[in-house]
Amino acid sequence: MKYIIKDLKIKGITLTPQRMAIIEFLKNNLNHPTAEDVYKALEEKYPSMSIATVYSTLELLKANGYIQELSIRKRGKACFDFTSKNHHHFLCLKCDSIIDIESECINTCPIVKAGQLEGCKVGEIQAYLYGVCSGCNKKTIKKSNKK
Amino acid sequence: MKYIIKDLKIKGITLTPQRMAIIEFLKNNLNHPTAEDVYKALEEKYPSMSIATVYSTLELLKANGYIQELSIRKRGKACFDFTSKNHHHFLCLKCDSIIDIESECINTCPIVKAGQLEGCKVGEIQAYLYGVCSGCNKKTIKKSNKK
DNA sequence: TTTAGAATTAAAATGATTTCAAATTAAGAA
DNA sequence: TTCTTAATTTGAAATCATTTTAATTCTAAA
Ligand SMILES: [Mn+2]
Ligand SMILES: [Mn+2]
Ligand SMILES: [Zn+2]
Ligand SMILES: [Zn+2]
Repeated sequence: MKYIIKDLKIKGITLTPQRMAIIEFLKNNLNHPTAEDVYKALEEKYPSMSIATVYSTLELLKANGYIQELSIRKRGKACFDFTSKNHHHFLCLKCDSIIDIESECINTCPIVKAGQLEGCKVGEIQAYLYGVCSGCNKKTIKKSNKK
Repeated sequence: MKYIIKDLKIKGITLTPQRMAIIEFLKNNLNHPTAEDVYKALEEKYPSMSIATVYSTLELLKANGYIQELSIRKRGKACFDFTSKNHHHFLCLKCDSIIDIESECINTCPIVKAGQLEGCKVGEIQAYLYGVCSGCNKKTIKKSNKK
């Protein structure tokens, strides 16, 4: 899984400094960054980097199966997940944080696998849960106590 | 469920002709229309209707729990589902059609319900599957046979 | 070292959605 | 009814994320 660099070379994909930096950042930031997050994190170290490069590199990594793109935010920005393990996501509607959920329930769902979708090829599966995280819940309780 | 009109009146929400038309359209079009779909469908009958009204009405209906907004298209438009039954969705990446999947697997998933997400309040759940629908698969087979 | 193709850049363009201020309409009071 | 006020609608402009463009720079292979 960390052989992505070697892997990309084998595939004949040019490893530019920008691409290396973006991959390195994604490796160390598994908290579902947006394209803008990546751009801002790298702009001091690589002041000339363009947001267009970030988008095109994310697209490249996605197309080659190294990252997943999540559309969990209903209208906001897309975010990215540098991980191979299959998991779900929870979005806190108060603080906008995303929490990983490890679960196989979708992949093993008998109805999805069998009954419906005959003749369909299912590739990617994303499950998004929405609500209020424990941290935000605690804050709400504190506030209501004060009143 | 069809008492939405009465329901909205009770809530004190004004029932304008535009809102009535949009609700009526959504009722009869359960194929996950986008805001633009709604707008285009109504523009001959209501030539003065603005797309801003469509968006604001969809927002109103969503906020009051009558419709669901889906972000299944990774970058494209949002689409809407006038239904109360909990179900999943499949998006064909070739023809852009959306198929309903009836399944309870997410809601009953023990890991989601128990293990993780302690202290979190989970409201909405959306599961999105991506792939190629049976119709598009057949077309692909035909093409490869011709060669 | 040369060179051709690929990648990067900054800026402009795009597309979906939201905001805005002015005009219209709904609904309750008189 | 008519008046009044607040809510809604409208069309246009603004916003925001993402993509495209064309010029420049870089990469890698000869
Ligand atoms: Mn994740
Ligand atoms: Mn549906
Ligand atoms: Zn939170
Ligand atoms: Zn299809």
